[in-house]
Formats: sequence, C-alpha cells, structure tokens
Amino acid sequence: MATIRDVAKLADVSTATVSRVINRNGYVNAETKRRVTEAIEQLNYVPNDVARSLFKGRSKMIALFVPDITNPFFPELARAVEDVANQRDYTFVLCNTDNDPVKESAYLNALQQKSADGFVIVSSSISEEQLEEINVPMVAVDRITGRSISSVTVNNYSGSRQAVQHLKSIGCKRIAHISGPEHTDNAVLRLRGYLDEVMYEDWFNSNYIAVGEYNFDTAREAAIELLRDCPEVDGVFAGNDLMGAGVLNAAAALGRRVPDDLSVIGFDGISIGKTLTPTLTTMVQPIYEIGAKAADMVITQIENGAPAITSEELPVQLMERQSSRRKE
Amino acid sequence: MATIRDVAKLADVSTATVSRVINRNGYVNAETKRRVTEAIEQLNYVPNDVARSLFKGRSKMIALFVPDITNPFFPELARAVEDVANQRDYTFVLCNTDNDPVKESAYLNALQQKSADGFVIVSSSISEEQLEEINVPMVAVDRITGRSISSVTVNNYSGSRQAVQHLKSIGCKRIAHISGPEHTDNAVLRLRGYLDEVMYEDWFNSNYIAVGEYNFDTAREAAIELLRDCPEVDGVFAGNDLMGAGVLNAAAALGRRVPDDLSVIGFDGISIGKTLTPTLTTMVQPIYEIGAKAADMVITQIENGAPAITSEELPVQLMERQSSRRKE
DNA sequence: AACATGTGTGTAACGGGTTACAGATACATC
DNA sequence: GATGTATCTGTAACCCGTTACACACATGTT
Repeated sequence: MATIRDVAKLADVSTATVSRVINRNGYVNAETKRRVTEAIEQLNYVPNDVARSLFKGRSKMIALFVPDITNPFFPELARAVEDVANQRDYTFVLCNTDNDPVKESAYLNALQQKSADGFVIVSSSISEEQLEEINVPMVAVDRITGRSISSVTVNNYSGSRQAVQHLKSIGCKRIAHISGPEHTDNAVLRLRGYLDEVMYEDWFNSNYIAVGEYNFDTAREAAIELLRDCPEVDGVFAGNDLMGAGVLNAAAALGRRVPDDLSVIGFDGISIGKTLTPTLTTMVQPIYEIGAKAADMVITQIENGAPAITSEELPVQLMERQSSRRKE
Repeated sequence: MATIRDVAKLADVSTATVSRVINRNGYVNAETKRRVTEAIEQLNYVPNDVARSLFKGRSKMIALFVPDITNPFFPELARAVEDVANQRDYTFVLCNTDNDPVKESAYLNALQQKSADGFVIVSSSISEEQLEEINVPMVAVDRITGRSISSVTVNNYSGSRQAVQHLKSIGCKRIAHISGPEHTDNAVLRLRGYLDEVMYEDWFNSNYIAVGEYNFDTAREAAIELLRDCPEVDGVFAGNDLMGAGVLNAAAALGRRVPDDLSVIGFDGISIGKTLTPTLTTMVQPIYEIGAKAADMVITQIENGAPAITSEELPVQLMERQSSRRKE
C-alpha cells in the first residue's frame, strides 16, 4: 500500500503539502495541487486511518451497546445507528452486553483503547461512576440510565395508558398486564401507566399483574398461569411485542380465541407482530428514528462538542391489528 | 491518559523495558518487572491500541458482512461471530450490505484503511476480482460466493430433500415450493433438492413452484396466488422460515387450516418459528455454530496464516412442530 | 585466557499520518 | 523604501507503542 511519502516523492513535494491537499486546509498552489492529485490517483493512495487516529486521538468510530441483538427490537435500532454512522462517515461497532455490567465495562475499556469517539447505549445497569469515566459523548436509548446522560426514548407511561385505554374502548372489562423486568425503567413506566389506568376500577385486583422478562418464553409461562387463574380476563396488555407473541401462544394453548374471547395488545411495533396469527395490535415505537436520532446526537456532540444533557421523547402510536377487536 | 513513557519514567526504566513487561517477551529482571507492574497499576495505564495497530499493521478487529441485520437469521449469526471474536480478543464490526456491491466495496475499503484483520461475509454478489484485492483472511458463510474463498454452509440440497420427504412421509400428495431469490446459491440448491424429490411424481407440475425474496411479504403474496390457483396443494415447502411465516399467514387469510388441510415446512430454524400459531415445522440450521466456526476459521487464519481454502458443510435437522402433521 | 552463550537494559528508528513553525516570495499600503 | 499581509512550501516534531541493535555483565566451555 502506498504511503503519503510515496505520493510526496512522486509529486515532488513534501508530505506536508500532500496532507494539505488531502485535507483541504492551508494554502496550496493550484498547479501543485494538480500534481499531487495526479500522484494520488496514480498510486491509488488512500490515507491510513490508523495513523490518522493515532495523531488525532479520534477514530471516527461509534459503538452501540445492546443487551442482545437476538431480540428483534434491536436489529432495527442497530440498523438506524449504522446507517447514520455511515452517512456521516463513521465506522459502526455493535456490542452485546447481555445486560452484564462486567461485559459492559470490558467493552467500554476495549473501545476506549481504540479511541472510539462515542457511544449509544441501551443499558439498565451502567453506574453513574462509570459514566463519569467516559469522556466521550454518550447517549442512552430505550432506557434511561441516569440523569447525567442524554437520552432518546418514547413516552412509555402515556403509551402504556393509551394501550390500556384502547382495550377499554373496545369493551374489555378485565384487563391484565404481563410486565417486563422490574429493573428496567421502561417496564416500570409501562406498569405504572397500566396501574394508573386500572387501579381505581372496581374490578381491578393485583392478580392481574404478572412479571416476566422481555422475551417469548417467560411471557408465555406467565400468561398461561394468569389466564388459567383468572378466566374472566378479557384483555391483556403485554410489556412488549415479544411478550405479546407469548400471550397469543398461551391463549392458543388454552383454547382461548383471540380476539373473540380475549384481546391482546403489545408494545414496540417490531415486525414479527405482522407475521403472527392473529396479527398483533401494538403501540408502535418509531424504532428507526430513535436510533437515528441518538446516533445523530452522538456524532453532533463529537464534532461540535455540545455538552448539554438533552432528553428527547418521541411519540408512540396505536396500531390496530387482528388481536384486538370491539366486543359485540 | 497515561502513556508508556509515563510508566517508564515512574519505574525508572526505558519504554522498551515496559513494553517487554507488557508483552512478556525478551528478558526482564524479576525486580524490574515488579517495579514496572507497580507503575502500571499506579498510573492505571492501558496500552493504546491505535498505536499498536499502526506499528503492527494489524488491528485485532474482524468484520461481519450481512445483507440485512433486520432479517432474523442474521442476528444469531452475528451473535456467534461476536462471541468468538471477543473470546479471542478481537473487536467485532457489523456491516449491512443490503446485497449492494457498491456498499460492499465501500465497507471493504473503509475497513482495510482501519487495518481490519479479517472478514466473515454473507454475500451473493462479491466478485472474484474483489476477492483478489483483499489480502486478509475471509470466509463466506450461508452462501458460497466463489471457489477462491473458504466457506461454512449447510447442506442445502439434502436438507431440502429431507424437508420434502418429511411432507411426503406424513401423507402430502401435492407439494409446492415457494423458493428464495434465484441469484442466491442456497435458494437454487433448495429448489434443486425439491425438484429432484418431486420431478418424477406423476402429480408434479411447474405451477407448484413460486419464487419470492427471503422475506415475509413476498412469500405471503406468492403463497396466496399459488394456493388460490392450485387448491389441491396439501403441502408447502417454504424457502426459509420467514417465508414459511408468510405461507402460514396466507393460509389463514384463505381459510386453509394448518396442518389439517395444509402442511407447511420452513428452513433455518430461527426463533420466530416457535412464536407462530401454529408453530412452524422446519429444517434447523446450526446457525450459531456456523457463525462460530466461520469466525474461528478467520481468526485462526489471521494468527497462523493457514491459507488453504476449506469448505465446511454442517448438517441440518428436521424439527417437527405444529404446522405439519400426519394425514389420517 | 579466549570465546560462546544467556541475561538484562537502553537508544533510536519505525509505522504513517498531521501540523507548528519558519522561511520565501509576491503584492499592496503608506 | 519600509512595512504589512497573503500565499506557498518544507522541516521536523509529534502521536504512542514496538523492536532491531548495541552494549554490559555473568556464567560456562575448552
């Protein structure tokens, strides 16, 4: 591979001049510039990013931390972050943290050594101290980790109320909630939204709440138990779409017809909702925009160094599909 | 951040000695080593990866190219590659190529500039010439791109025959195939397996073959048309699970009961198969192992420089679920 | 005594860019 | 004619590790 020195020699100038041509800064005579450009062309020269990074202390690289890319919510998010990164000429690195603080900080260290310029993270576990140690821009997404970090989220609380309101509006009289994990702030917010919507209903009772992880299996288990214990339940608000799929499966296993006997609504708007039978009614998050917005914020901060902590909250939207229908 | 020079000064040795301690090579007196280690500890020193990369021309970084991470087959693959990369102390970079040769080579260039050490790629489009240009280890996965590159795949042909045999064995008399895209070698192999299994059946007719993309929507469309035109079809082999989901959805839309009227089998074994109603019978690929194996091959090649081109073919396995059942 | 081998450490060049600084020239201004 | 300013270019230091090479000393060999 050709180096800047090869180019300099061929164009009969110093490396400084070549560098000036490449980076379009400082004065360069038009004729000189032509010669340099030609030499670059001829040698097929491309500047070495590593050398550049070393000098600048920056790498044009941002990383996304997600709990597990295997969860279909995250690929779409990743896609957005990657697209924006590319658009703005950054390299994109994906890291699965498994919600494990040890893995998280291992990644953080490894990437700092590589001069990563910024991070977009989905994390429930990162500590304020760790945040202090990072001296590059960082934006939290989907979940808020602490108040000393910028974030892009949706209004989980009001989205959750909307979801329950939808079930009420189609005539559900007994609405249960299969909640996500208690240590995750968005699950707590959704639970709170549900509670504030049903707490004062005379039919409400705490058996209508079950807790699972944000996945299919635990939700299915929880739903089977709940629906067996409370056969009067005619509406379920699932903590997210994956859990909604679990509820649909549980309903089928118990012979409960959806939406005739039971309406189900999820949260997220991931694409598997459309593949299910019946298709899943859900509160759609603008997942791609969330990721794009977060990536944009990080890169803008990298380049302009705007340090203010900002919190964006995007809207969710009801998407009615087959799993919920007005009762006769 | 502390540099090796700071450590050298504090321990009162040269940077060479510090480097020798860090890398455990060359001779270092035990007492000296102790002092250096202490200084490293005290300063919280971590070697700068970028400087290291610059000197060595290697970055301890591998990349995975996938058509689209949003397709649920790939996250699992990505997960495997990432895990192995981490285990062996490599950084993992994910790239979505959208099957676009332009994006592919843009990524290839960008990553070469960053001294990426190796690539795992899923691609139908990369050319032999491009392969020539890459002078780092590279392994193709899922699809074979050319004969000048190592690969890890499954036996698509025999897996496909097994799938059709399964439908026959449960009593299907008219078996259709919704095939994946014609420019993708694994789709072609699966189609060939299907053909070799049904071609000489007296019922066979070419209307039983439809072509789509490897996604839900096109398969759904294709299946609706096919099932409407050929109501006698009682078994469908879908090109992959996502397409299988499309077929199930189409069947539901047409009021065909699965598995009573129609049995459906997919290919891949991705997790959404379990979330569908009915759950989807499929030929399970060892996706994680494929990714792990490929990552392992790449890294081993990076470190030992074994240049021989090898092709691994892993087995697929029938997983019977609710979408297929023996006819009475 | 002469030489080989093993141990221990430092100096300095190197990888491939970037840029502060200095020097040179051209032109404008007073 | 002196001074100022814009244009153009090169030298060399710098980013931060790694390692070839040189040198010193200890021990073993013949």
